[in-house]
Amino acid sequence: METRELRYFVAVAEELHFGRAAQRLGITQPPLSRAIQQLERRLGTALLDRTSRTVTLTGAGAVLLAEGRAALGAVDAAERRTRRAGLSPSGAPGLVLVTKASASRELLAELLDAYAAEPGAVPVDVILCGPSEQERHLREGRADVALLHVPFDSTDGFHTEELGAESQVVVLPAGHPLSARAHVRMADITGLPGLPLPRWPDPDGTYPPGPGPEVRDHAQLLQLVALGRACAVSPESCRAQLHDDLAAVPVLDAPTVTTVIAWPPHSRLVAVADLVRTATRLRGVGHERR
Amino acid sequence: METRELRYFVAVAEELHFGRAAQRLGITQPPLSRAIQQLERRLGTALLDRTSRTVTLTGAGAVLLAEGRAALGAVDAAERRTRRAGLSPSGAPGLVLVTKASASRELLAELLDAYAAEPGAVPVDVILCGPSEQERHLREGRADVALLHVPFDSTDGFHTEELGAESQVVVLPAGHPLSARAHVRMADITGLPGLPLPRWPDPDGTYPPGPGPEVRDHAQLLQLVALGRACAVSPESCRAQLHDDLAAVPVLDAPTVTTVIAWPPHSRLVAVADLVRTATRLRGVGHERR
DNA sequence: CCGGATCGATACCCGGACGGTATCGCTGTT
DNA sequence: AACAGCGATACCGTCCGGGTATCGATCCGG
Repeated sequence: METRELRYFVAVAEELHFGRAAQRLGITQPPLSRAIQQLERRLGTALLDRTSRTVTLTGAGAVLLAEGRAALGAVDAAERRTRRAGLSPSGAPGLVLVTKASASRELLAELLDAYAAEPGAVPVDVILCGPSEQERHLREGRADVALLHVPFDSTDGFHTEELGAESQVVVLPAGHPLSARAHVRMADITGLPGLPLPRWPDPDGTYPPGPGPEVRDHAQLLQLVALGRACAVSPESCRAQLHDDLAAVPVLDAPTVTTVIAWPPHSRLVAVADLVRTATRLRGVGHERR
Repeated sequence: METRELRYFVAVAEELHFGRAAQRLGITQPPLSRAIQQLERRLGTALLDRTSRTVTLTGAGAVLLAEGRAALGAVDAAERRTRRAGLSPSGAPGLVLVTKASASRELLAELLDAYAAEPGAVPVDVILCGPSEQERHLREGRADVALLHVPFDSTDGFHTEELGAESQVVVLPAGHPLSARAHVRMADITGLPGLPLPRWPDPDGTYPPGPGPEVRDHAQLLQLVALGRACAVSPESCRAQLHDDLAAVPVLDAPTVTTVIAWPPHSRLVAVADLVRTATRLRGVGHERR
């Protein structure tokens, strides 16, 4: 199976419309129809049910859509990582680390400093992005290593090392009645009148239905809390980023957030191994301090 | 990047010889040379250093070899899983489960029975293979789910659920002096005169150097032990498979072996989810019994 | 030091695959 | 019933991938 065929199929499967898919692919509709037919013939199975009005996925088509997306991601990753490796002729390509914009600045700075002091350290570029984009960056080869936050992020398909755990706090407008409390429970803050929990985008960029404002990043979220339009449950390290118009109260029964360092399983880059080793050493130190 | 180019490159990178690679690919050498040149031009980086006598990988080439193998595996997996999904027009393709031939027969039988009793269960084919082949089966789409044994098998890149843990025993010829002991330690059995630990193949099929006979599967291993040519450290469940010409003695400080059920992260098959749910339910029951 | 062997690169040719235009046939709509 | 929307089919040109022949460089035996 060629990646071209896969790209074509994924486009049609996502659009469920040959014309639009062809437009998206920058070709015309007839070759696209033929390519899909040929793919079906070679796989020996129907992928799409098409009447002259509608196109729907068959069971096999749904499988190929899921698997094909993953496969295309892997091919793109191979290409990107190879390009990046080729840029530095020294054979020591710089690392790209991706993490949330809202992540603990302290941990990251500590890690980067410690790694930079290692013998054989290479330059590290940092990408900051919204939640649920890190995985994609890692999977598609735009990044070599990520700091993820379990259980918010999924570590599916990556190697991980746990770096630290922290409990969570609820972030409230400074004057809110609950802000005087020493601690609260989840039941105290779900369904607070006028202060719903926000909705985060799904990996595909759409928002689940429900009450609460849509947010893309942590800064937006804090803005909304300050405006009295939402409340937020966040790892306690976010306290460092709060102004005095916001208050944070520990939530006793919120799930513990674990920061992990994650990297793709095929990575043979020594720099990744070095960075992970540095991170796990820091973890030991950090634990003693806490 | 097209899969054809990737296959070509991987072949050359593995053979480090254009002629042999071309032969393996079923084409002649000139188009292969051109294809690699074109790939290098498009990626903007050299992948191979070639004199007219030798071919070696560049740094970027090594990256592309590792990443490209993974990507090709993902494409093959997509194709195989789609084919399999298409075979059963009911939309309920049978599951393929892969495990070691030496795995606990009891656990597997229990799992298959329990799953078969579920509503909506589909037929399950079982593949038994040697160690370190399961991963490949799962990664390349020949199987949907696997029973792996940590730390022998790697769970890199898969979803897993822990199913049970067991300690290990050393398997010895029945008459051996140590076989009378109630338990031993690793130090007692490494370097036993005439009874070395065997060597298992690496994932690429080659054997690490060192003393000890080469073995491919558990049956071979037990045969060698019975012949007095080796000893073996195995999970205690293997006792069920021992004849009276073999003795098993608990090893106090051998690593605990954990049986996990593993499946690829993109799997959206309900049957996989059902099977995993059945397995974790069984685990609960099993724990109570132990 | 020379001639042959080995191996990758180049030159050139051919066939097929891929993409484009025009058109058909079916279906749901007004 | 006429029309519009959509996928399939027919047909054609072009470019790309593969084949054969050959070159140029390097290593090796005598």
